[in-house]
Amino acid sequence: MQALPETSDAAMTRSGIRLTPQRRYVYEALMERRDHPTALEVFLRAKERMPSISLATVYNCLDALTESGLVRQVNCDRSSSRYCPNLVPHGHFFCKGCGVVFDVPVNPGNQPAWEVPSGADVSHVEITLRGLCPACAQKSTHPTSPL
Amino acid sequence: MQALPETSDAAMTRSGIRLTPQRRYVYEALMERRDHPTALEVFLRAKERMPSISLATVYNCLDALTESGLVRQVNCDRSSSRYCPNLVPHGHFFCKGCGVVFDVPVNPGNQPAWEVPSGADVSHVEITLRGLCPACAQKSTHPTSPL
DNA sequence: ATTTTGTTTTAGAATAATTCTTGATCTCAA
DNA sequence: TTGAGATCAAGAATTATTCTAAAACAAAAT
Repeated sequence: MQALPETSDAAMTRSGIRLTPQRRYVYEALMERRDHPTALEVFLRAKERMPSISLATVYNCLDALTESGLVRQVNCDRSSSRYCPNLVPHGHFFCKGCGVVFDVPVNPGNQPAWEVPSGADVSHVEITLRGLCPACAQKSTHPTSPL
Repeated sequence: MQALPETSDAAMTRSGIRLTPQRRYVYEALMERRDHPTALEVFLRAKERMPSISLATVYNCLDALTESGLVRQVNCDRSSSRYCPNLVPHGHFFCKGCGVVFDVPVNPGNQPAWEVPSGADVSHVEITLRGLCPACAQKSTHPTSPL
């Protein structure tokens, strides 16, 4: 009987990285709202709880969390990296209109097949969709009604 | 009867962007070796034919070509963007060992592989693989033999 | 308990890639 | 030919990120 949501402490302890207050706040900033904040946004959130934390430390912590596998770094084109604590395999959708990012479940069985040269060792697959989110798509098909 | 490879001029004219010598050299730098050069590498190649060209112009040209759809910009994590003139839909493989990038043919499956919220308008899908290319994979499984 | 050793944090400097600015040049159409 | 707008070059500026060095901290070994 242990399906209770894991605490950030437990997650970090399990992952093997040293538990520090800074890392805890950074991780919680990511877990509290499961959107896809940039390092700067994480910094601002962590600062609310620990005003002395520095941006460099947030970058350090995010790196440590990413390395240890507790967090995924998500990139789209060359805009700031975003961070995602959802560890279930999934893709990401980036809205060109409002910039929102959301997780996209992938059906493992239905994936398109890709052919890598024999001998290549694929360790990571990333699926990135771009387009308009429902809200922005609607706006663009309903231009200002010419009354 | 026109399956002959299209000239860069023809491609640009068709795409609707204005044909300038700089754009021509940039495009040819991409077509002559179909690897995945960075803007800097394109700059160096274009410079061989037009020593006066500037890096800023190469960036401008690559943007224009990308916008007009003649070229694709390809990103991996936060390393320099790379450019790819292969317009057939495909994914990209990035080798963590030697940094080589190559195209990966993708056979679209017949089942939807991902689920976007209804109303979202997906305009672009990108598939990125990371791992070790055959050469690097072999090196890493054959560590220095302890004689 | 104290020293040692290694890790983490911080602030600020440094870097790298890219974008922006400005004035000059070019191109096309009237 | 003469504008109007697009493009170019050079260098400055911006942005995100990484690096550096010193201080603080933590765990292990004495």
